[in-house]
Amino acid sequence: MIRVLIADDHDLLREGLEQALGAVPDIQVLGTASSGKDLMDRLEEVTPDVIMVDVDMPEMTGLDALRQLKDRPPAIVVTMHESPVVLDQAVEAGAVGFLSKSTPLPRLAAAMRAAAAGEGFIDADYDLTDHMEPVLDPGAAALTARERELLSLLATGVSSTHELADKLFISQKTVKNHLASIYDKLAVSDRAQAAVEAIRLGL
Amino acid sequence: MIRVLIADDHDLLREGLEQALGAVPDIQVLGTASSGKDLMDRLEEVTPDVIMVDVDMPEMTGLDALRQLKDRPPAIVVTMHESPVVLDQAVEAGAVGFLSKSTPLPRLAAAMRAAAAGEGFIDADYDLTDHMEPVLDPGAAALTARERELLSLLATGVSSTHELADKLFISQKTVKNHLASIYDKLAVSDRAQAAVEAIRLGL
DNA sequence: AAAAATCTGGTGCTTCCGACCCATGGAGGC
DNA sequence: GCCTCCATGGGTCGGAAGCACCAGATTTTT
Repeated sequence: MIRVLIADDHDLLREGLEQALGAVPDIQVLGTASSGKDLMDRLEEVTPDVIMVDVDMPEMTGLDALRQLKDRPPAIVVTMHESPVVLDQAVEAGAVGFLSKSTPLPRLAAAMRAAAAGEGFIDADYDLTDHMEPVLDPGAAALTARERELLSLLATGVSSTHELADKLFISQKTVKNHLASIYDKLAVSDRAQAAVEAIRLGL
Repeated sequence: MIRVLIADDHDLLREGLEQALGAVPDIQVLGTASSGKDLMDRLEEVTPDVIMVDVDMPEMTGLDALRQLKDRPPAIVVTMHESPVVLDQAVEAGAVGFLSKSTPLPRLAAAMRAAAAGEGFIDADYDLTDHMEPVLDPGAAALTARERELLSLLATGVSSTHELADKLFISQKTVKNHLASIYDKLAVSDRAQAAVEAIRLGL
């Protein structure tokens, strides 16, 4: 019997999955969490064999929670952002599995069994090649920490050089330099496109 | 017994919901669809009492499917975009119910019962007031057809005045005029912010 | 220890964008 | 008929953004 914990901010998905996974013979849902913080709290109370974590959650991202958690059960990251960039970030955050939300449920169950057995499970079902060429360029998507920070701000609507510089405590020129290298890496040419990409990549 | 059809592109949500709703005594899941087109096809085969439709789906948007369907069962729109603009569009597309994906499952069941009984059901649980003031401004979010068209392009990464003008077959000056009025209505000041808003609003 | 990458900042230049002014023709409401 | 809104287009102008190239300090990697 594999004991799992589910972290997703959408009640409909969470409650639905709880029910559906509970119907699988060798899987038992120990509990659920609706945010990264919530997940961390729950892991103090229960110790599941596997945790399923959504990337996009309020309060704290699923990936952020994984990064902060030491000595936690193997984690399977589930997201609607089917992008190699998010996959990279998930792996970097210590995930052993990566699945799209469009993955059929049996596949999730299989991933959980694999994770519980100490194996990895990366979903290769969805097609990453059609709209991801620029990002797939070797090393291209490797945004630095500062670049990600800036891009995240951009994705939340902070668009002017001035504001960005203020929030990051750096000069406007440095903002422009970071932006230029972001444009280069994401294969875009202005802030609007960069913001669209950033959101699409789930930042 | 209320017979429902579920349209959502995420297998995990769809299969989970199917299972969970099937466990509700007075609800029976007749079938599922994974896109707007799929939904239209399924409605040729079965005639549920209520349909649950996700907004964001590949191939064809849930709202587009609703607009094209004549003589269909009452529809409950479910989305992760908790915004009055999306709500407006859902109502305009003929939805009788509107729910966030963060809504608890019993509430979805209640909405389905209400819809089957010929009543409406608008979710008022989530907080629209904290980050939506500008858009809530009376009439402010009332983008015109052309403005929406332009904004959609912007949200897909078409950012330069030149490209926008080409794709819409209008002069660059008209593009700028439309943009200016979009900025006004969305309370933003440049394309990057407009793009972020557009995506957040689910365009 | 050496090399590479990152973060920080600079100059100069050109292009683009956003703000504000306006006008015309058509569709729809009163 | 009149008035408002919408879509289309024009012009100007200051400031912002993007581009190219450069460079020192620190960190990370090799």
